[in-house]
Amino acid sequence: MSTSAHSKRGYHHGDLPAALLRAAGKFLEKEGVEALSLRALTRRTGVSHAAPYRHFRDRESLLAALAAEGFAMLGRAQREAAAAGGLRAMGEAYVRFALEHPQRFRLMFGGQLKIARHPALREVATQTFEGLSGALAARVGDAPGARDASIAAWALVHGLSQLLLGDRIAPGARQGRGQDQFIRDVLGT
Amino acid sequence: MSTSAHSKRGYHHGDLPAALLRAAGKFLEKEGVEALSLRALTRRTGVSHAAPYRHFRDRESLLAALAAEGFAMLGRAQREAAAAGGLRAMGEAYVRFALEHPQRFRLMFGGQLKIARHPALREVATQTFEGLSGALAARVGDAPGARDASIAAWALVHGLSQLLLGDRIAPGARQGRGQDQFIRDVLGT
DNA sequence: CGCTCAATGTTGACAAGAGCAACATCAATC
DNA sequence: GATTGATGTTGCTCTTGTCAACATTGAGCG
Repeated sequence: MSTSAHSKRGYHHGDLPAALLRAAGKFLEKEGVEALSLRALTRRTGVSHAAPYRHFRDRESLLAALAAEGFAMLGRAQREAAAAGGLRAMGEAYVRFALEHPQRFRLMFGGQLKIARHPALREVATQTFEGLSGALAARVGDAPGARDASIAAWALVHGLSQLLLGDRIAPGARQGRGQDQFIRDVLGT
Repeated sequence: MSTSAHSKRGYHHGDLPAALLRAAGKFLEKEGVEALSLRALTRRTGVSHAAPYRHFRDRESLLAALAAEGFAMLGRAQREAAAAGGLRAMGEAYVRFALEHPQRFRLMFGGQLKIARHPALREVATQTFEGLSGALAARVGDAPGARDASIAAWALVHGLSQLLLGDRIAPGARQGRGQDQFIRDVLGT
């Protein structure tokens, strides 16, 4: 399947960076960050073990690119939710993103990436967050304390995502509700 | 410095597990989980590279023990705060713990540890959380929705910790307040 | 059309770490 | 005092990240 470049590849690959990122994305969600090795990716991409170094400074840079993709996705999800359903929908979309891409989310917020070392990543992340806080400000106003409330809202949503991902919430707490309904109820408090 | 066992150590160490955990704790906070290698610990402990395997099944088990210590610490901090200042104080203590032991916190909640594989860890963690939700329930009552509110409160506190650790909060948001005051204000909303 | 060169891949190293197995040492017990 | 189970050690193997030297190729220039 997939792009023309795949079948009749000779010495040169055609678009290794994209292929690596695609493979890495799949591997990431299946096995987790710590299991993701560059060499595993080269095997799956049919390329030699040192090839990635032509496109990524080192393993961490590949991870940074992966995280950047993640922020882009999250940003898009947030914009769509904002357009469609307002604040509440944005919160739910945030949590949904985390649950749909647990390992990606972990990579983005887990803290193993030293953001300072990856300007491109810092860029996308900042942009996403500005969009987010912009949307919040537009709906919350500029009263003193509004800023704090925005941060609290974000923290709530983010924390709920983390706890759900980590299976830290006792099964009993859901009290029979579906996951979606549960999330709505908790965020609604 | 240090215990009697240190100076005149012969073939046997005296208390390797404890020594390893101590070294690991220091190393963890200084260099982060991913940089923590068993071999580095053996060097600092003056013991051969395979010695840890007499006491920990593998690297992950050592990390699990480290995390377990963390949950015990957090639990203690929570109990003290509960006794001294109530709900508000507990929240602040939680965030303070995260900021004082960033790497430990990351290890505890970062999700790289498969908790199912480490019963002892699961035990302490569960115990800590039960204490936590017990204290919450005692102060919030049993009204319908109270349970959700507890979870929301926990999520808020946890999320704020994460965001602060990840440097995700724009410097401007603090608006000149000290860190402590800022945390109080955000949790107060 | 044929050459040249920069980009992209490859091969073959090295060092570091996880983990295993075979062997060494010690301390407590009979 | 001999035995033995717990604790350490030595010496591998396998995997991985990373580097350096070399190979191949397509694009642009003459």
